[in-house]
Amino acid sequence: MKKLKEDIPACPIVYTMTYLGGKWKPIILGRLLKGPVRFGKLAVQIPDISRKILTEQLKELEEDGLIIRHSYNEKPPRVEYELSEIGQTVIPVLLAMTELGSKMHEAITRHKRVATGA
Amino acid sequence: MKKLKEDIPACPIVYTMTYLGGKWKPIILGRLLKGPVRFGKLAVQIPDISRKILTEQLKELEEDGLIIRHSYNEKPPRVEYELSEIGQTVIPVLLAMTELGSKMHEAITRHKRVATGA
DNA sequence: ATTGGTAGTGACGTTTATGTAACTAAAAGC
DNA sequence: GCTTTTAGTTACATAAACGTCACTACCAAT
Repeated sequence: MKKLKEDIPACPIVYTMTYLGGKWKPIILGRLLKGPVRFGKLAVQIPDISRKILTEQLKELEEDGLIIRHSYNEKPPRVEYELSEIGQTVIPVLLAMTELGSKMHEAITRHKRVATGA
Repeated sequence: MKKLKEDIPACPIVYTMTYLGGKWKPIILGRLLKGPVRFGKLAVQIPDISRKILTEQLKELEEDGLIIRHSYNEKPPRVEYELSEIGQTVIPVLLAMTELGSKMHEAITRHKRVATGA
């Protein structure tokens, strides 16, 4: 999502969205909740993301200071990503979103049944 | 954001994003936290959204069952939007995002100062 | 008859986000 | 010296999201 960044906008929610917006960032961060993960492992755990996009998103998250990239000078290369201290502050949002996801799935399924008369 | 909808995906977070994704939905919902608001008032309170996009986003939120549209049969027209019961379940996410927005703004400002050596 | 106010819609164009396919480097194992 | 492995990059193409501008309908007041 395009950045507004420097100014905190009218609504801090929009500001948050500039960091978490997009299809993949929340799920990537979700994978890092339990500690450092290698690039290749992320790619496997999130099968529908292309490696190119994964690289890009990780780079943005790193530039935004939410994650830390550890590159070990080995061959073949080994690179690990982990939540930074700032990145830890997204955890409550991720948890709330997780909770919401489940509730919505249940509620909206019901809503649809009603709406369609099924 | 494009929908995955029917199946709850590997990560409920992604599922949540299909409902809250995009630049405007969270801020629109944020405006409805305190009760029903008219279309025109939303447009004024969120000055940077075009009325067309506002209409579209409201329609999607309504289709997703998150908000309710009340159209009073008056001339000139009066239309009000409010959070549905399902919509209320986003409140914790909005609050967590609000909190995060403030924390991030402060933290990332500091991060940037460090990163640029200023 | 013209203007003002409300909540839109439709055609069209731009920007942002995401995707695919082909390619690189450098060491290790055969 | 050919292949495998990892973490990428580059060029290119498509899809999704967002935007502008012009327009509608209806009634009331001027």
